[in-house]
Amino acid sequence: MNAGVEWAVHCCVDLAITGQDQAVSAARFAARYGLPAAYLNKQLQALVRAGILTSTPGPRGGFRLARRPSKITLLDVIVAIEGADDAFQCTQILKATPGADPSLDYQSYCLVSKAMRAAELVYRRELKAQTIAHLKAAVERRTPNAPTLTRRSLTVD
Amino acid sequence: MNAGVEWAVHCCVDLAITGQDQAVSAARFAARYGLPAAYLNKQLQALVRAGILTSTPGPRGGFRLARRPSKITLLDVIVAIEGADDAFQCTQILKATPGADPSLDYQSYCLVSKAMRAAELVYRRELKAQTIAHLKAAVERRTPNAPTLTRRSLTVD
DNA sequence: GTCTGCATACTCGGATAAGAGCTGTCCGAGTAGCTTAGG
DNA sequence: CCTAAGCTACTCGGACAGCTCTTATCCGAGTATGCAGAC
Repeated sequence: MNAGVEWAVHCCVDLAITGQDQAVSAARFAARYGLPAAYLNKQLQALVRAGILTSTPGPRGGFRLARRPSKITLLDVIVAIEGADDAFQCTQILKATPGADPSLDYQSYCLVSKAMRAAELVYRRELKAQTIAHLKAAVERRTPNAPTLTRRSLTVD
Repeated sequence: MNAGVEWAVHCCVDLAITGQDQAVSAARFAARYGLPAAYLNKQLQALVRAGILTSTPGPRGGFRLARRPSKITLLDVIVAIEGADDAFQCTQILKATPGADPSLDYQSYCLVSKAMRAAELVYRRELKAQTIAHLKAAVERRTPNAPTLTRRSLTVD
């Protein structure tokens, strides 16, 4: 899995904490986490294309959440970075076997593919149940002063 | 995910069907599925190293299951091909943030990492519950003549 | 007929290239805010 | 003092290389089989 997923999730949680008043630039995030700014910017662009963030150019520009944190799931972020394709790709190798029906869609018929998809389904269900709002709340509960530190390192005033 | 995973699972199911009397060579599997023989052989080697298959060189040689099909899970096969590492790799970027505790293990402390691991856990649990024996039984139940066709294309007599 | 030695063909196994995708970098288009000159 | 034009600096956004990993291929070591010859 891309390293960008980890970065993107952390940035989303941070944006949920800093709020909508100010935008946070990729450079500021990069400084906070010690990451390559241009590459991080590339990852955040993917989130903009996916409709998770909005971007503002120019001074005092940067990124904001495009919708409420409770409406952004971990799966949304992963799909935005990695694409919507399943990890397991059924190439329908059964089609080449003797006695196979060429007109059959083995992507849904093959029992191996079915088992793999079942596993990915529960995986995605778990990720879909976890939102940025949940993560933010869990952080606030466990480390009460973390939001203050986050705002201090990402916002200007 | 590697394409070899799909190949390997199918080969294991086939070996469960053909039984332990005969070994099946990589070339025979490759012919059955229309795959590059040498590369498929490489994947099956990984299964041998993982203790899932045993290999026999020479004429009438090939691969056999190293243990009963009910003792081989889908997760075993995937780990053998892809490695045991989790898909999501926590790089502990929180360690670079102001106010972080350098002595803390953020791989287990970070809530983002925790959520991702929780999702992978249910994924692996699902794959661990599915064995080669289950797949073989499901195939026999749904397509009763499939085992005969499989034996005909993989065994010599 | 039976046994033994040998040549043969077949198998896995590891070492060696080609390609794709992730990672990282650089520069241009556009905008907000500050500066400065004029009224 | 107030206004407005221009300039500067900062932002995203997309285009351009480097590198790792997957994919693919080739050749060598080793073994069971079948054959030929001797007993």
